[in-house]
Amino acid sequence: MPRGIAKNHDEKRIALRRGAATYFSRHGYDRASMTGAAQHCGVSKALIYHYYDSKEALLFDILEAHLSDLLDVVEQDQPTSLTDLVQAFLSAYENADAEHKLQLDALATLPPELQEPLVDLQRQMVAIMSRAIAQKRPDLTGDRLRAVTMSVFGILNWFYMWHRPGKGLSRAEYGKLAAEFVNGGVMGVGEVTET
Amino acid sequence: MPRGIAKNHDEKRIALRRGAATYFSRHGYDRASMTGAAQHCGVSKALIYHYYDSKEALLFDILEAHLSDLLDVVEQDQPTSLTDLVQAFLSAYENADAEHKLQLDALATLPPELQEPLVDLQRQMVAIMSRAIAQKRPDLTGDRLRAVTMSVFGILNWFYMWHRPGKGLSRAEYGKLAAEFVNGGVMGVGEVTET
DNA sequence: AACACTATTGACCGACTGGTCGGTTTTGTG
DNA sequence: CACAAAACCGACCAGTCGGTCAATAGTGTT
Repeated sequence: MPRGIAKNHDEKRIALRRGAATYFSRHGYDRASMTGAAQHCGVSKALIYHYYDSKEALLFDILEAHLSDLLDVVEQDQPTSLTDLVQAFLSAYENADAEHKLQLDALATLPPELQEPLVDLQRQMVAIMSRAIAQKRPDLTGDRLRAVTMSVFGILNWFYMWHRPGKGLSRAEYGKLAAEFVNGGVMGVGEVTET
Repeated sequence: MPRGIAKNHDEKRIALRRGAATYFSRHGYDRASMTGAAQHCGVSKALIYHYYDSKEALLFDILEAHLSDLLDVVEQDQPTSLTDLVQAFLSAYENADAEHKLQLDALATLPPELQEPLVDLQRQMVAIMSRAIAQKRPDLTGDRLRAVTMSVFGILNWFYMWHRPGKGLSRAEYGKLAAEFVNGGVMGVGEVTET
């Protein structure tokens, strides 16, 4: 047996994955070319195809790694308060903005059989959030619980769209504010709240 | 002067615009081809280029029309309660899901000079929402007011991502729930909300 | 009826995309 | 050290995309 896989094979794969994620999210997955991604990573396009079978496979790997990490972080905290969970999500996004953005706007372009395992990871996170909400509001169930849960994710997922690092609130400050907003919102649902 | 522009020129343009919006949002703006959009509209690609200079110009027209409509609807209600405003936004999205989705994932692909007027329309809507929030919470200002405002838009903009017509809460039911959530959230910010 | 312009099309083009291939360089192993 | 496979690359390919164009059909005006 003359030569095995290089010991730094995994590190290089990860470097490629992260570089591509940054490039893809910056230009949008569809517009971003493999040639461009390769240049951004400082390698030839052919080399990317040495590590990945296709552009699709590369995207899948990026999203799978991201969602798994996210789920790990969030599962760690469990069971915990809604406040902590909201902040855990927001801080987990830190340093993963590119991957997160990609998840939101490119996951749907994958074929169903590749989407499925990723959507399943998402579902687990939704379930965790749902549970934390139901803990505060046991009367919320079914469609109403789901709607509230999704509203919370709306807040979290929208963050990266308008937040500019270094401008406005810091991440930690926003985390606190978002947690307060979510707590208030969850408690407000179903009550008569007139101005 | 032998012949003017057809009297139904505008209607046809609008039909093309709406058809293309549906097609673009269904397949994603970048992936969607002009050939495909033309087929979806039942015309030739060349005809679209008779009405529009470019794919970009078509996208711009779609977004401009949508955002203008939205702003009109929302300005009409002004000045009004936060509750009414949230519901006004949600009902304004009705029948404009395609355009709305397109706004969220394709606006950024336009060149800056075309983005600018659209972003300006968005800014006006953000300002209206901000004002309604500040009315309930005059102590909220600056970055914190902005963060709360964006959180509210997060809820509204995320709606189309998870809501499936005919499944779960109806639009009106969700409108009520979202308004309650927003009211609770806005009032909750800055308070000590411990579990 | 003759005209001038609009509405509409199929065929076509250059640019660029994801992906492949033949080849060179590098490196772990016997 | 020899050598086989991995790591890496420049050049290339087939297909698709946005966009153009020459030509035809249709229609309001004189």
